[in-house]
Amino acid sequence: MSTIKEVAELAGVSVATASRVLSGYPYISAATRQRVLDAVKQLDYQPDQVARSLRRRRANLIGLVVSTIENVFFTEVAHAVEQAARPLGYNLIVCNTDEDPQNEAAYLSILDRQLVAGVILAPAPGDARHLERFIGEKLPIVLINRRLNHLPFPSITCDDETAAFACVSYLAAEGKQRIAAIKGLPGVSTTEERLAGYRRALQAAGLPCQADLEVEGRANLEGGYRAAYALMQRQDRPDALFVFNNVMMQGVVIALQDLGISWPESVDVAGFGAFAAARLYRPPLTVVAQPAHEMGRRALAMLLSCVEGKTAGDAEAVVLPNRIITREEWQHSVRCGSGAI
Amino acid sequence: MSTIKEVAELAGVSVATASRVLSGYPYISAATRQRVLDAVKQLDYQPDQVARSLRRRRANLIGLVVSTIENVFFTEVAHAVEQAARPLGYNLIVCNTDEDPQNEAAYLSILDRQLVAGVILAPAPGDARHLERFIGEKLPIVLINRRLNHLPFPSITCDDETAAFACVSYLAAEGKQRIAAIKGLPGVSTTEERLAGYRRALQAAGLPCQADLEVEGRANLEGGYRAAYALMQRQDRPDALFVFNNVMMQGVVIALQDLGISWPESVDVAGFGAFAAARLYRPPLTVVAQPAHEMGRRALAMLLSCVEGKTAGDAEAVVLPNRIITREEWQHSVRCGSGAI
DNA sequence: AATGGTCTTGTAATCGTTTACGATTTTGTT
DNA sequence: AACAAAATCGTAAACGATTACAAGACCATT
Repeated sequence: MSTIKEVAELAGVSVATASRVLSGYPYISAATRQRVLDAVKQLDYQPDQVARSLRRRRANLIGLVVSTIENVFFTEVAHAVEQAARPLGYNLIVCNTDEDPQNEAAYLSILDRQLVAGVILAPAPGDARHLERFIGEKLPIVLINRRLNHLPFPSITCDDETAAFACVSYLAAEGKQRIAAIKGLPGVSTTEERLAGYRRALQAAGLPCQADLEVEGRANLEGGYRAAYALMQRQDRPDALFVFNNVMMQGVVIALQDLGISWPESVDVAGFGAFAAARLYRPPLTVVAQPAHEMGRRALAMLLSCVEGKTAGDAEAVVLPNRIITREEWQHSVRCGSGAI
Repeated sequence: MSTIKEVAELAGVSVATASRVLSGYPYISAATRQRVLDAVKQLDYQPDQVARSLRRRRANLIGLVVSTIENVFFTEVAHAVEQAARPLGYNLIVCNTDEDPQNEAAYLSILDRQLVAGVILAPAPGDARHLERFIGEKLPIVLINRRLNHLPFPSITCDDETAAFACVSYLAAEGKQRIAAIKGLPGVSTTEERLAGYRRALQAAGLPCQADLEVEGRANLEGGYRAAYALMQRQDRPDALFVFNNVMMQGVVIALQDLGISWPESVDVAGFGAFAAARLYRPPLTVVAQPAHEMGRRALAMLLSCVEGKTAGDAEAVVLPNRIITREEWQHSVRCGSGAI
């Protein structure tokens, strides 16, 4: 691994001049520039990113802090961010908080010290005070998927209220009367919005909001499984389930399969789900598929505009529409055969 | 963000002494040590990792280069590596090559320049010559999931030959006669081993190996879908499918659902699959679940022993057993209810 | 006292890069 | 020809940490 000093020696110039050629400084004679570039090629020189970071006080790294790395939604976000970042010369550090604000605080301070250019953050629930020190600071943060109510970070989210309204309205239009909600983690904006959409849809359909039909599931496979299992064992069991989260959705479906309960007749299910997994549900279910790739791309673009200081820092909040695939649309795609994938 | 210089000034010592206190150098008087530690606490000093990396020529970073970030197998590996690395003070950079050796070469050289302590690599298929320059070099590399035949890197893989043999033997024991193979990417060790196990099982069962029953699927959902769809449209269609990859497995199941073909009667399916998704298949299927978490942990341990120079570099190749869950075991777990998750 | 060893601490070089500052040369204008 | 402005390039100081080397203090042994 050769250094800029060797390049400078080979080209017969000072390291300063060599550095200037590489960084596109204009006042360099054509002959000098050529000699430096030749030396670079001959030595296969590539700048040391660590030394550059030390001097510039900034690295070509983007941090992506997710709350659950095994959730396919965040994997898709990571993929999208990485694909968009690579051609721009940025690399990605993915960190996983497991929904724990303490891990989140630790990771952010590590990333800050590691001098990443910026962070895309899916915040953990609960106490977010540790984020206050980053407001308006040199480390830009863009929130993804979840918003934080009182902290003015830019954010990319989805219109989950509308999507939840549409899902629950679909269930109501099917004649379902007792539509239960299997809620996500309390204390995060997505859960609150989905809950608001659920309640608004019930009201619009003239159905009562019943507290006993709202249950909280831990946002993992087992949480969805247990919540659905318990709900369906009740005497006065619901005739529809609205599920807040793609991982829980799988658990719910497995629970119904285990219980031998068929849908949509005995009970219908709708909710947030991962597109690929939703293809497996038979009969199909109405699901909300979040535009993970687009969210990732938009978050990166927003972050880089902060990094390059183009924005006035007015904490833009972008809200994207969700994609809703109803059972009927799934069935149509099945009829079309292999083109559906 | 305070520096060691400020700590030294506040404590009334030189930066060298302050640094020595922090790095556990023994010959420091108790009084001096205490003053430095007090200053550290008072200023909330945390060392600058970039400067430390520059000087030490090594960072507290591990690179994980995966071939498909959206494959849940690699997500689980990433989770395991990260969980194991965090308490040891290492962080993880995840990069995604999309099965392209050129991307792989680019990322490795970036990581090398970024001064990661080591890399865990799931190599892309095809030309691996760009890896030769890392053999025995200062950047340790541990392979995961796939081996490279002629390059002596340490590796963590699974006994896929045995697992494939077991799966196909299961299908044969059910009386299936025309067992097709939906193969993975050519040119990777996993595909070759799974193919060898498939063929050995056919021979052991007294069945012929037929070239027209071995088809190649691109290792994604659509690849599995198309391969199964095409196979099942043949006049002389197979009565069983052995699938090489968890993502293709989902595509296969979706294709059978779309075609209205029931299993295990009309056709039975077995193969490599993700544990969580496999819970959704009804009726259940016999699947091989790779021990992704253990593989990640072992790979990290192996990598760190290289980093810390404890191993003589004799390129250990660890082969772990796979976990095979037969249809009967799934059905038993269903009978046990919610305990199954 | 003189010698030698062990503690304790500071000075300064170093990692590879960027960049402020200044010196020198070239070009343009009157 | 004189002068200003622009172009070109080198010197050296950063960035924040680690560490080789050396020097002084302290102690024990002769």
